[in-house]
Amino acid sequence: MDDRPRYMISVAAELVGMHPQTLRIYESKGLVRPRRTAGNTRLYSDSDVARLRLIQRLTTELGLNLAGVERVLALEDELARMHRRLDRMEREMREAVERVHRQYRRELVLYESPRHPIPRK
Amino acid sequence: MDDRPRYMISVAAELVGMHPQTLRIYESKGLVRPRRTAGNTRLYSDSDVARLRLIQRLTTELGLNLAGVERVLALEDELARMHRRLDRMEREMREAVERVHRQYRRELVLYESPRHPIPRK
DNA sequence: AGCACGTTCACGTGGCGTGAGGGTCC
DNA sequence: AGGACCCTCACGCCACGTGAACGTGC
Repeated sequence: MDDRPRYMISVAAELVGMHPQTLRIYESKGLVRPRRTAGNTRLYSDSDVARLRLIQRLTTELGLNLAGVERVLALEDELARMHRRLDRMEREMREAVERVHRQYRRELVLYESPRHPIPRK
Repeated sequence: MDDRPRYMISVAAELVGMHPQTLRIYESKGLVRPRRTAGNTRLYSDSDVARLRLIQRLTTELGLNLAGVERVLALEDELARMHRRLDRMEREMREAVERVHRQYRRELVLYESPRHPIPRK
C-alpha cells in the first residue's frame, strides 16, 4: 500500500471529521506519529488516517479515554501478531508432517523387498 | 482453586482498598458479578477480588476509564484463549509428526530386506 | 435496637474536546 | 499580506469516585 505522507492537519482532520487540535493532542500522547515537512508541518499518511478512524471508533463509539485507547491498540497489535504466528505455525507443522512422509517414502523404495511389494495408492 | 462466595462488600472493599460504593458501580457496569445471599447481600469470591485488583491496576495505575477496562479485559481474555490454543496446536502437531514416524517404522519392519538392514540409531 | 447492607441522588475533580491568542512559514 | 501552520492557555462538559440520605435485613 502506498503510504506516503500526504495530508496536512486540516485535511486529515476533515477526512475523519475531527478537530485539528484533537489530532495534535493525539500526537502529543503518542497515539499517532505523522511525519513533518522541513517547515515542521504535520503530514498524515493513509495509515495514519486509518489509525485515526480506529481511535475515533474507540473514543466516540465505545467511550474509551486515551489511556484506554493506547492500551487497546497495543493489545490489538499483539493479538494480530499472535494470529499471524498461529497461521505460520499451522503451515510449518503441516509441512513438517509432509517432510516426514516424503523422507520415509524414499527409504521404503530403497529397502523394499521384491516379495513384499509396497502397495501404491 | 476454591472460589466460593465469601466476602461481603465491606470486606472485599477493604481487601482491595476501594470504596464499597465503587464496587457497586463496577457491578452496575458489569465488570464484576458477585453472588448474592438470599437477603440480597453481595458476596465476593477470591476470583472476584482478583478481578477487582486487575481493574484497580487498569484504572488507578494506567488511568483507563471503565469503558476501556471492559474492552481491555475482553481483549486479555481473548489473548489468553489464543495463547492456550497456540500451545495446544503446537502439541498436537508434534504428536502428528510422531504418529507418522511410528507408522512408517512399522512398515519398514514389514518390508525390510535382510540384505539391506535399516540402520537403527 | 443497632449495624451493615441495599438504592438513589448530589457534589467535586480530572480528562478531554473546543476555541482563542500569538508567533512562524510559505 | 494573507492564510494555514505551529504551540500554549482557558473554558465547559462529562465520567467517575465519594459521600449522604433513606429504607431493609439480620
